[in-house]
Amino acid sequence: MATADSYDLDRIFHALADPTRRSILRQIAEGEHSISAIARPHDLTFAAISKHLKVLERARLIGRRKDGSFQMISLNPEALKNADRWLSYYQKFWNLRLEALKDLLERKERP
Amino acid sequence: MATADSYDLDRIFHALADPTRRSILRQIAEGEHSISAIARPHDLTFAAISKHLKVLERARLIGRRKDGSFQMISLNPEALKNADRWLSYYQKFWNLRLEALKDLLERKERP
DNA sequence: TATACACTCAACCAAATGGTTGAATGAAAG
DNA sequence: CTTTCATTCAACCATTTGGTTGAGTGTATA
Repeated sequence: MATADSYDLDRIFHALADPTRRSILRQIAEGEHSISAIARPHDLTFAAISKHLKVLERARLIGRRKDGSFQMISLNPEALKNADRWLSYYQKFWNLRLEALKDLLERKERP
Repeated sequence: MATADSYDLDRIFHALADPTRRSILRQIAEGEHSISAIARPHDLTFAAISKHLKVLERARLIGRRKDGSFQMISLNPEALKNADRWLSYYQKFWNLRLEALKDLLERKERP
């Protein structure tokens, strides 16, 4: 399984840093959507949505499939896994923090 | 425990989308560093590092403490936990994918 | 007290981002 | 074959980003 290089992470995290794009991901997590179906709930022009999809595609977060005059967009969770893998390095830190906090609270209750 | 709103996630993911900033986070994960210590291994001006730190601070990924003429920067892993919490929604998707792949491979081996 | 050190601020710059409009392309339906 | 629907492209625009330089502000130290 190939690990993401720094440039991949740049594109993945950049793609996730926009609320419209995160909203699109939630939408297609439920299943394939055409581009017009994706655009419908968003108050943006078609062209704007098209650009957002390109950003998501560049980060390999989505895939496309042609179906007649439609394009069906689907989630590609592999790329998200790369973001998760990067974050996992830091999990120990927030876990330590929480444990330290827990200790502190317990010490307060029975000193 | 307060959950991150959309605007928080914008700032967190944006902060993570830059290799210099991710490198700074790795550095201070090992312990507090002064700003000059952070700057040393990076081939950038002091002012540039100062700006990156401001981006990380805005995302609440780091904290500052004054120590004489130094400023000590430390990791604040809570914010990262918010990114992780957002991603966790998608974990089921990549897990499903991997299981489907595993199934496929196993079926190949013993058809 | 003068001088070095550790930064921050302001001004500037080029490139990228996120949006728009309007024209262009390509498939499907009348 | 014309029209309509689904989408992209090109041009444009304002704002943000990531960097620079050079001056300014504290805090130590000789």
